[in-house]
Amino acid sequence: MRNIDIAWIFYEMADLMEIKGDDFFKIKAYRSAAKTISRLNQPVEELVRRGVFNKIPGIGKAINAKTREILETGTCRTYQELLDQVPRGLLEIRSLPGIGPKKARILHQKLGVTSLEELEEAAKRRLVRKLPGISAKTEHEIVRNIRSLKEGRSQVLLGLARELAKELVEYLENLPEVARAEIGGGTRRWKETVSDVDIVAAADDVNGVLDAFTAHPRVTKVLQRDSNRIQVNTWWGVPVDLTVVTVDEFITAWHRNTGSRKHYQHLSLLAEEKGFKLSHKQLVDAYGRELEVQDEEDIYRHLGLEYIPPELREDNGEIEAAQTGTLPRLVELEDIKGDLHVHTNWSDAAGSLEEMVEGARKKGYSYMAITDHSGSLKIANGLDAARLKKQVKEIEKLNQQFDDFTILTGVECDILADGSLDHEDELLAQLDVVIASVHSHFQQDKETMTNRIISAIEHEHVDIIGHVSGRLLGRRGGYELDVERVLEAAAKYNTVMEINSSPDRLDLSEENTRLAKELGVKVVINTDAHDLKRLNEIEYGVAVARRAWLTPDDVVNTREVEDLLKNLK
DNA sequence: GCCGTTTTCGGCCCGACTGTTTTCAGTCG
Repeated sequence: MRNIDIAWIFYEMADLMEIKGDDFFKIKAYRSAAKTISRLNQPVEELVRRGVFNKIPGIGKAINAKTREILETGTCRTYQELLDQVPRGLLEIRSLPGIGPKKARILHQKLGVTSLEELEEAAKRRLVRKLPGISAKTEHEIVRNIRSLKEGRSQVLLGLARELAKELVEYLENLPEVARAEIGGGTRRWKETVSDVDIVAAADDVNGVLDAFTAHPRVTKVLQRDSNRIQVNTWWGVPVDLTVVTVDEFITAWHRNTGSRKHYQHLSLLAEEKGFKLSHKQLVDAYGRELEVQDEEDIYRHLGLEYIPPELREDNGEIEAAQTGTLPRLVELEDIKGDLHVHTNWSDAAGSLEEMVEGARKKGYSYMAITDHSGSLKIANGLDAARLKKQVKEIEKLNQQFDDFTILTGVECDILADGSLDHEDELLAQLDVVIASVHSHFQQDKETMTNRIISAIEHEHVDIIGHVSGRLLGRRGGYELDVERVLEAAAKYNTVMEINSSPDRLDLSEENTRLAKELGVKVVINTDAHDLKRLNEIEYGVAVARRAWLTPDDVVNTREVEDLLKNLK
């Protein structure tokens, strides 16, 4: 059991107990334990073995015992009992906007619905509006939300897709009959969401590999099996598509599998114009000779092109640029010198100041900004002026320990409803990095929200605008916002726009990042990490930047600290 | 459920909005 699997069970138990109507604080205890477990750096199994697991704050007798039970049996009795009492479908109903635990329970008790389908049916028969606290208007909303949920359900977030893909590829690589296995498709191109996970493997014994693959514990169902390809369903409902080819065909097959379809079609056309023929099996020249393909670079080289990295393969002009040798030198993970958006346990994160700094140093960064929440964000234990000043002092002290690393002082300051900031100007002026973000009043109209954010952009001490659209992928779209006006203002006032790397945000989106570059806006790639592990999510933000054709010069945190500070206000 | 050199019981939990309401419960970030 991985930590995330254990945490998942506790999260689900909390959700089930909530619908059941259990004690608020008990539910809270389960959620906090789940959160703690998901943020641990070491496997729970090892911590249990060393006898230190139950010493972790928030892990008491009961959760410790259940964790041990889960480690041994893969589940626990209380969890199974909860599942017997509360139909799992209610969790989906509960996830509809405006439906909380109480309404989910009433819907179940009064109408007997146990799934989204049954609820939709009941709503169509106008039974839902008869319930207390639910009007005809809400009933319509329910139907609308169920429909949009069903449409969105087919999309998988990149973070989940990559995690699953990496695990499966590693499994395949360890099979003796597999010579090579790689992630393909949109997951390899780092698309923000994908319809499935594509994997390509090279092996002679195709059937042996397909059999072994179906035996993997993450595989829940075989959807379709052909001679060299299998489609399965896995945990969390993510479909996976595995293609097995011979070693000789691997590169051409992997290249085609990676796509995108439009990129590949364009390349094939280009090949035809030269009299070549590109297929998933080989590349043949005008004389019918098979050209040597050792890696993907060879394919592009034979076609007279610069190598095109997977992130650019969308037929957005990359082939034309590769023909003329004008592809940009894309920003890379190694270019990033520091993270400018990091939280600590001073507000709502898991790690201490020292731990986060150590994590950043281990990543090879030369600086990091500590940017905890500001006071009005009560739920995140935001820092008021006094605590922020105290933190600044602490950082100054800690900074003296290092001569090769700089901790920058900072804040993620709330942009209040009227566009003003949550700290006094005088205090903001003393900080190295001021990020301004929206965390409240999401329902303002487009004009108000746009002006609100522009007020922050114009502010003399605001260096960066955090996660500008406010979207949470798969959960909520952003608020109403005129992004173009916002970016124009950012260009004018020299305010940097953040690419928030969190896989459920990716905000700036790829599209908005492109627009930012067009308008001459500088960008920073940040993690917004709330624990050590999530410092690694920087790769997702780098991927967004790459897909938007950004070079190191477009990204301020590719610079050394002195140069960086010159580029901030 | 977790926590505790003031407590082994009684705290833990914030503020705003929204919709359905005649005074507020439920939801959300």
